[in-house]
Amino acid sequence: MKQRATSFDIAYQAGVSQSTVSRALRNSPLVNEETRKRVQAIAKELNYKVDKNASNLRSQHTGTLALLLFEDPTTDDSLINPFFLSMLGSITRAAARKGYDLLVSFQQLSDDWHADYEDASKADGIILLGYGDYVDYAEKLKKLYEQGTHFVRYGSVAEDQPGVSFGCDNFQGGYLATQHLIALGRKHFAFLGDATESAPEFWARYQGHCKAIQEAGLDVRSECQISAISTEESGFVAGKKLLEKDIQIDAVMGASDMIAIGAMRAFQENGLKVPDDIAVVGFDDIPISHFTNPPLTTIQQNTKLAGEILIESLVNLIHGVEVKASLTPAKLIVRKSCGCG
Amino acid sequence: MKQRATSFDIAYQAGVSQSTVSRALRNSPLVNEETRKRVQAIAKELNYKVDKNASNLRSQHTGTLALLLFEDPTTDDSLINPFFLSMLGSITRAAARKGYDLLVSFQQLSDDWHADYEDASKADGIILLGYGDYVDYAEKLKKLYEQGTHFVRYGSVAEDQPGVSFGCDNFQGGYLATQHLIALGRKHFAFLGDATESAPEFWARYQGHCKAIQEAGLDVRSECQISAISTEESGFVAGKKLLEKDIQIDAVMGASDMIAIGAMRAFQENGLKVPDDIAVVGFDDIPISHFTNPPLTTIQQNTKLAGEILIESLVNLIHGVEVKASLTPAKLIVRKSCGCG
DNA sequence: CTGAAAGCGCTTACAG
DNA sequence: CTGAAAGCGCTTACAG
Repeated sequence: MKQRATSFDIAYQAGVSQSTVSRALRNSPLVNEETRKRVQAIAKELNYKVDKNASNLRSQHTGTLALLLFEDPTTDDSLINPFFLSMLGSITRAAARKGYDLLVSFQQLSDDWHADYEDASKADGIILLGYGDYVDYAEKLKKLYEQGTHFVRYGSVAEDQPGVSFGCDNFQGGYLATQHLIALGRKHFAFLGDATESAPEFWARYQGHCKAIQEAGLDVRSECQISAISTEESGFVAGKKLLEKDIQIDAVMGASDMIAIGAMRAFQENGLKVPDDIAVVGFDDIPISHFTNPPLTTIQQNTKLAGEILIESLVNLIHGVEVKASLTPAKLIVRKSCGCG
Repeated sequence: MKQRATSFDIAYQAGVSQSTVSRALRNSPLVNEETRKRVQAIAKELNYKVDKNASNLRSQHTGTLALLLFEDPTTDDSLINPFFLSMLGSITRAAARKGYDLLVSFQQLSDDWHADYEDASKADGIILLGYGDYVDYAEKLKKLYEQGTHFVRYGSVAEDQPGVSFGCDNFQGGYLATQHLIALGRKHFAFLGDATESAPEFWARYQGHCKAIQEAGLDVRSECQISAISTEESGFVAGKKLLEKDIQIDAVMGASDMIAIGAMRAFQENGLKVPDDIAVVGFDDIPISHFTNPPLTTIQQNTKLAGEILIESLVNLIHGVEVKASLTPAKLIVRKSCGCG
């Protein structure tokens, strides 16, 4: 392997000082047009690339952003929540467009991640992605915030959270989905998914769900909310539990697509027809929901927009620009699982 | 934001030299047990983290690996090939286990990526991931290799490729899938997917497919191989084209799951029943294939194993250990789209 | 517009 | 086992 060229090599060849090389390479207006061209030509010829470690060390910033992806502790080793994967894609793209590199790391909620990334000066800022808002998590957020770490997160958006949060309008999503069911004549609802403060996104979806039911003059039956985390298996189990209760149900909202898909399997295994006997809506619009049987009507989170907002806000934060939390709109995607399309 | 502590701060508090601090923190055997404990305690208290830029600059390695994900140029902006996403997950995990960070970057084949990552000393090595093996790509590989860059790639494994490649045993996969169709009594085959040298993975799958047909004493009909890239839409179009040919077909192999899924849609739209009228197999075992209607029988690429091998090999390469190309086995996953399961 | 010099925060010979 | 010193390759005041 050939030795890499340094700015001194270029300086020598160009007959200028190393400082001038450094300036020329970064298109400093201070440097003579002609000198700059000459220097850049030589740099290209020598296949020179600035040493990021050196430049970062000196200038005290890194040009990279860290994405910390928290996984639900119960998630099996091989399967990452498909929704995160799609966020990951859009975040990576948005970061690239802004000229930042992206360091990706999967974290277990239990890890002592504690600002490791920015502290280790590996990143200028951090993006936090992950369901839930466990007590533990909130505490760490606070610590991050107090340390002055630049970070944004995607998930639930609440008043009292430290730092800047973005998320889908979960309440609106739950409301829209349920309104859709109501418009199709459904009357007896169930909601599958945790509706507690440790799962604030699901909770907001549930609130929207309840509001739509109440507005329609129908009853919210608390026994029809059954806990589940965002996996197919958990949705399946919740679906079974619902059936065991033996109460009248003609429409089910899953707190996520994975839950809805699992529930559909439970219903179909029990001989129920979706949507004829029971309508099902999901939430997320993961790619799989196109292909389920029947295709799943769901609420889309605009991951592309979210990725862009996240990156843009984080970059602003890094540059000292103030940034406010915001919600991206939820959009109903009508397919077949509710009986209309 | 508080100023970060440096090794000098620790040295001062511990009453030792900065060199000793550096050694103690890295668990050097040279340093006294007691001194080490004291230094580490102080470091912890000060919430000290080594500055990676400084340590990397000095020691000339980075502790990070770069994953360059090449996208099919035709792929729409919002949808990343689900198979890559799953590789990404497993690679990230494997890298973390080895103590490396992962820098992720999506590349267009047209970009001048040209070793930017290692050259910019952002990474100790590079993982290349992406379908296809375009002429352009091969040339860049060669350049990387000549520069002494450490890299591994996942995809097709061929003799004449520069660098070390890993991949699924695509030939075996095509063979197994087709054997399965034959065992179920199918006799009239088609293959959907590019079978050219610019898509060597698909090509190998096609070869395996043909071999199984020939071994069964059946005919390979060249008009039954129809080009498609790995998207649902392309598979749909290829499926339509196949039907237009109006030749007898009772079994179709898609070169990838996305192609197979698109083809199923084409068949079903034309009133054909899958698997009764026409059996369909895919390749990849992406999560979606569980949920299609009918669920897709397919060939699984072991992404978890592949991610581990990729990382392990790259780390070995970085440490000067020789590494050989290898194939991970293909595994038939029987679901319903072939009429048995 | 350019150059000489300092220094970012570490690691690692070198000397003891 | 420990310390003083050099130096990784840049960027950036400072001086001209």
